[in-house]
Amino acid sequence: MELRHLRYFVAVAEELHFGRAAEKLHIAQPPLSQQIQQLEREMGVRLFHRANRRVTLTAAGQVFLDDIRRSIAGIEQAVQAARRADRGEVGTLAVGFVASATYDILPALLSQFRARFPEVALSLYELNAAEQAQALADRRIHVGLARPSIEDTGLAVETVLREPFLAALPEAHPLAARESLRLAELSAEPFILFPADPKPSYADAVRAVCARAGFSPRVAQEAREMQTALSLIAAGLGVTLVPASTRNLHRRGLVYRPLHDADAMTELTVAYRRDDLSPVLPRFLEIVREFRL
Amino acid sequence: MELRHLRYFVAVAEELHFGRAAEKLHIAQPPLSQQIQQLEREMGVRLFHRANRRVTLTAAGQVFLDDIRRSIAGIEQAVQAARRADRGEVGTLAVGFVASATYDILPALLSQFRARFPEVALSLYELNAAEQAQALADRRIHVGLARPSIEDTGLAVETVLREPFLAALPEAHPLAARESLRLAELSAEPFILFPADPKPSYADAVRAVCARAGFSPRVAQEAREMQTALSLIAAGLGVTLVPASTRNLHRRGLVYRPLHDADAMTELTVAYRRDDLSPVLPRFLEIVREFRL
DNA sequence: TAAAAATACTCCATAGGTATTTTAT
DNA sequence: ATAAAATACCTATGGAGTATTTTTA
Repeated sequence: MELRHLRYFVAVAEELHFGRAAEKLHIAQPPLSQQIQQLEREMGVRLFHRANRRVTLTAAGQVFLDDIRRSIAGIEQAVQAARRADRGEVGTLAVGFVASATYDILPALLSQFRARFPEVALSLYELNAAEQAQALADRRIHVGLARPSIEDTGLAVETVLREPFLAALPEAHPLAARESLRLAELSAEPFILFPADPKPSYADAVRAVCARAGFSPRVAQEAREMQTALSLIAAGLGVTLVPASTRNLHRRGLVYRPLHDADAMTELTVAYRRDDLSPVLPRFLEIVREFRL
Repeated sequence: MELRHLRYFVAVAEELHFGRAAEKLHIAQPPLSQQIQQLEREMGVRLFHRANRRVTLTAAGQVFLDDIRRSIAGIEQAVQAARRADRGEVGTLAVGFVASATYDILPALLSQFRARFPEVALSLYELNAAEQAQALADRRIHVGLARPSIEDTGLAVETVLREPFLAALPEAHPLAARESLRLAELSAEPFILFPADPKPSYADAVRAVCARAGFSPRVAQEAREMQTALSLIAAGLGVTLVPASTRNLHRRGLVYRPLHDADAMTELTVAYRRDDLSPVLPRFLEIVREFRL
């Protein structure tokens, strides 16, 4: 049995006339009769009454018609679904991101993606850079958004956003009175930093820019969460550097001040496996690149 | 696109190896590769990654596989359903019956049919013989169970059951004291009869057996419903003749007595259109004939 | 080097065409 | 007599076979 038989059956069932059905199918009438006979023989069931010079469906034919129409429609839909999946319009995408991406770019990025590809199911995981590298290797996530770029052959890394560092200061701090300041002016301040341990860490990036400004920050306190760090700073326990997009995170007793240092920049990067074949990935990267412009 | 393509696709998707899939399909590997390529070309979608010396499904292929498995199963089920319909095991059957069939044969017949063909939807209509004739002609019912046989070329009529008439008497009636009686003994009694009007009527059958016993029944009262008739008799207003199967219908103040008259018989018949092509009809008649034995 | 898919080509089975017959009104 | 499906027979497309090449681990 082939789809041909089923398509021909439906045509005859619709026309109830072999001649007209053949015409509609762009074939001659005899081969149509033959194919229907072949189908009936294979099924062991008469599908049409051919009596009284008129063709009618048998009870079995009626039942078969209903079912087969559905099946044929199902196949057509399956083809459409596969095409959509191929274009990356349906499917799943698992995204890892660091907390600092949460305050600005990530919500905008995801809402744009959702709007453009509503049939893609996004799975979101807050992971630090090291965890993202592992999750990418394990294929648990397709893309990772992290601040210190993940280094790995096999992974492609693109810059999403380059933004300046800001100094986060207690409102009561003397430097808070200034419009802007030089990073070196913070050299004597106690720093609230994040754990340096899971290897490519945000703390490393902060240390790097400080080093370029000629000092090594003195760590007064470590905080795992950005929220915690900001609370400590608002309480006057120290200062830190945050990406400019964190500016959206207002907190009483806390101010952000731009730095004169042109090279005090931080990069948010997107990483993905070079061998990732998910058709959704290029769609996501397209949108990421639009944000970079 | 033909079912062949889909079957081949499923085989390759299951084996993830063209050689083994071809073996399973009892064809050589090259034509299998060709058919899959042809399918991919027609769909405009890559279904398999053929890299790294191993075959894997693309995202689109994964989606397609799920859908197509369902569609193929749907076609197989459609064939099964058509075969069952052809054997009369699924479908619908509309049955007309007279009230007097209700007391004995009809429940047994229907429960037997239901047990044997649970997937046939039965539609039941209580209709008198004249209404059944019309309903058969209008194709509103497939079979009619009636007591006076319906006469009509185009209709086949078979006897379901030949049963004796019984006399239905008030308990207080002198003849009720007897074990049995001759029909002629009722010649002077007032009769409760049913309307003679819709032409082939039960009343006609009663008049006919009375005529053979040498008298014409005097009608004291007409009743449309058997139940009403029996109530009137129990109240002492008259007597009547009922089919033996009505014996199951007990009522205070009412007794049934057999008749000596060997020819005081009534027939329940089944009528159906000779040109009825419903595969369910023969299944129903089979069971009717089992009851006749 | 070996395993596996793709390509090249050959062949024949069969879908589809034309001509005709059968059937029923 | 006519309309419509079935049958008979022929043609040629394309599915499947064999042999070979390409590819990559």
